[in-house]
Amino acid sequence: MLDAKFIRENVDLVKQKLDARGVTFDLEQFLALEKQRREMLKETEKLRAERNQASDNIARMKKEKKDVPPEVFAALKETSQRIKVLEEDLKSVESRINDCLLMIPNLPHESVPAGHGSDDNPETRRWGTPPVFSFQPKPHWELGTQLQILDFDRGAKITGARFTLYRGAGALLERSLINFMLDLHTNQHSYTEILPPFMVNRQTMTGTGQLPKFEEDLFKIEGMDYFLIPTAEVPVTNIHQNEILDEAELPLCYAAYTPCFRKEAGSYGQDTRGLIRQHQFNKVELVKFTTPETSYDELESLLRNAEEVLKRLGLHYRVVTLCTGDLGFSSAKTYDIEVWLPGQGLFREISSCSNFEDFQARRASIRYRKSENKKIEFVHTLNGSGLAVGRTLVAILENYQQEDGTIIVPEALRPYMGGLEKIR
RNA sequence: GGAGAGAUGGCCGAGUUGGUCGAAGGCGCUCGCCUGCUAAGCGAGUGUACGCUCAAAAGGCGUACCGAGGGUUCGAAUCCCUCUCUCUCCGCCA
Repeated sequence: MLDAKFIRENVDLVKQKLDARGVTFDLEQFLALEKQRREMLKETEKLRAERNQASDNIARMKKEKKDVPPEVFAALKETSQRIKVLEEDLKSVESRINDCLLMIPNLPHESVPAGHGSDDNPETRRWGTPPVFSFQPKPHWELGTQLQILDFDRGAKITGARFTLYRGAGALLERSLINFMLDLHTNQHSYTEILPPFMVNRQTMTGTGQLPKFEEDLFKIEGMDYFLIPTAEVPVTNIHQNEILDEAELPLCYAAYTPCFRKEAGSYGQDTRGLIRQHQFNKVELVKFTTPETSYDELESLLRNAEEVLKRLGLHYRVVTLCTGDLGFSSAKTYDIEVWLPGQGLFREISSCSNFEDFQARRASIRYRKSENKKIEFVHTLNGSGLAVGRTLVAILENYQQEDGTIIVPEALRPYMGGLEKIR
């Protein structure tokens, strides 16, 4: 959420930045409401001050055992009625303003390249080389089905479309990847491991920006105001909602494995084959809380931490910087890591690393006290996948496939798989 | 699910015949003094948000906030109702 005062004082800048996103937003209406709010607030506060003063007078008179004339009470009663009416009107204006603020996306950082969509995302770097095959590489759904480690039909039978059953070495590989990623980030990159609840309440979903705008993407629990998390970002970022942290403890770095649940509404017909777009998938997420001064450096290191997973697995990838038109709702800057999938002959997103600046912190009220002058400010929040586990498994199957349909297990994973060298 | 207790500032904790209560006291923190250093000790200070004022900062003024929402009242941390959460006991359960 943006600061109402900031919008008020930087209307042109905000307009221009939203424009770069390709978002049209009626700022005039917002500004009119803001103006109205301040006028009503002034009026209400003036009346309340009057009433408070008169009440103090009554208290004083009673203390001195003087009689209070009844007309004083009558007049005050009327003032109180007026205050009540004004308060109600004010509340309704405030809630309309808040509704507005919750629907305005974050402003892109100045370093974000201009563009309209994913075709305009510049490539930032590339690592490794694509594997060379002496045969036609297969997509992972064929490999997984032949090896009987992925069962799409039974997943669909048990639940429905976009659910998959992992079996044998497939289940083990998924579990090994989770452990490998968590170990890397906690031991080598000093993140603290978190295992959060997989369901959260409405306030938490609002804190990170999924609500109110994207409710149709979420699975809602029947009969309760709880939702299944679409990413660990949600519970982990909200760990510190309504808290004031000390600058000395920043940056706080957390790594969390969770399953993620997404309705994928509006993606009908896309990626219907294989593991790419599931309603339930596993992800290891990295989350940071930093000072505003360091957040962009921390974004770079978070991105490097995520890349390290792919390097150790020997998977070819590239990093792209999302342009203004492709940026997510809450993000000020985002890098995507895309892994090479030879079976499909394309790069596919496997991680998304973002700096939200104070956008989420303001929504969730996550602040810190500066060491220097004890002033309280919003923290910056960041997160990135480190990595999407299902898609990593896809990349391993497709990149490490052999002509006979078997899969070489990357060396880094073998200790996690009981020394298994090949899935056959 | 049944019965009871509770929720106050960064933390702990006082505060029910409703009235100068933003709230005692302590811890922590900041500054100063003292001390060879540290600790201890002494003194002073120390909430947040919003609005107005101010060129800006500082400051000043005002309003709100004692789990959340509503009610009673001229006036609510204090009385009433609803909800949420925490704790204790009982039941059920991996």
